[in-house]
Amino acid sequence: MSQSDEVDGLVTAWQRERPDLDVAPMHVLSRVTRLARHLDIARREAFEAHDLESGEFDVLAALRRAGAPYELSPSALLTANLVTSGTMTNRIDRLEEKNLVARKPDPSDGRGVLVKLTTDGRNAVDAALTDLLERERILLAGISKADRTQLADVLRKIVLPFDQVAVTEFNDE
Amino acid sequence: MSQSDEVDGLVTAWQRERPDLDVAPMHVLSRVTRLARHLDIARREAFEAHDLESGEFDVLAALRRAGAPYELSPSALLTANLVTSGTMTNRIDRLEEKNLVARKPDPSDGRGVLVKLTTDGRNAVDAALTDLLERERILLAGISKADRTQLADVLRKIVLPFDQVAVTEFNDE
DNA sequence: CGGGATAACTTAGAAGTCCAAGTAAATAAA
DNA sequence: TTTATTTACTTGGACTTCTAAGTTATCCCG
Repeated sequence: MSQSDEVDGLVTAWQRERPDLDVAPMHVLSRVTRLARHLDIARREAFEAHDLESGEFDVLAALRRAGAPYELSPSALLTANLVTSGTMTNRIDRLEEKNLVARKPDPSDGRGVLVKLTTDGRNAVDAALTDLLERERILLAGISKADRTQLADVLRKIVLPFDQVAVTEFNDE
Repeated sequence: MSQSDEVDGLVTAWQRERPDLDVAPMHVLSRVTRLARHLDIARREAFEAHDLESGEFDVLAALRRAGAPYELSPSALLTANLVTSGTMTNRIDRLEEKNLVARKPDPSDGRGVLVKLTTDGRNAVDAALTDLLERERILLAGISKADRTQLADVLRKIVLPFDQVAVTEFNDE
């Protein structure tokens, strides 16, 4: 028999207090929320050594993933990161302050800006990602390959509708 | 063959840019983070109708789960909610302002305070929970019973070490 | 039974995010 | 061509959280 966690206790308490409700979804979704919180802490810890905030890493990572020449517009960055434009301006400001990215005018659009990873920025994001993956590996250490695959597959099924909404909206624009 | 989601694209991009790294953990953990974000939005939407912030709901929910007489100390609330003491003071202030909870001195400890759910508070949290569960049910609608159980079981395995650390620390105090 | 360590909050200040409004450039329409 | 609309980003103000320090009250030990 497997051990019970805090969510089991939570569900039990709700069942006692609200026997009229079906609280079964909590077994999945409360655990997702809790795991996400722990993961968030692990991310912060991994990035701290590189003097990066979580949000700053996300920006650098999007640029790094884009491949050479590591340039994206603020608009592209904010849709990739699911934050507002004001937030993205602030993040780029901070990263520019640290010399991890540089702004330059978009040659093809006078309103636009291109954000480019500096050499320092690329080194920082590469090092931070290595650390992050190391911690993520530890988090999943006790889980079998089969379980991981199954987990990823079911999570994909749950998340897919959201991604498709996003794509649809994008195509409609 | 199942459709691919945004995380599949993310992993592919990383593999192309960093072929030296094993980015497999992302298949699980990036999806957890993304699902948690969508879930967070669903929570906000569900609570909006009841004029509650997410954090405020969490406080009311902890009191409600505790059962009659729906009283807990701020300390108990902050460990249940994983927030700092300053944050809890603010949340209780706001909830008191809305007449959803009331502070009273702890008769058994002159330093302490007890936070008690008012009738309004109990009604609010009960209604908000009903709405939240409805939305959570929709999120999981496409997932079979077997998959949900499997998902909950694997997530429990991942989260359990964290809970046990917490319990251990608690017992050591 | 004092006095130092602890514990339970509260307060103050800094940081990050969001929403909404503002500026500037490009596009479309008349 | 000139005026209106849309797009791209920045700015300003409100809000929530956290960290750190402050205030009482309790506990523990000599």
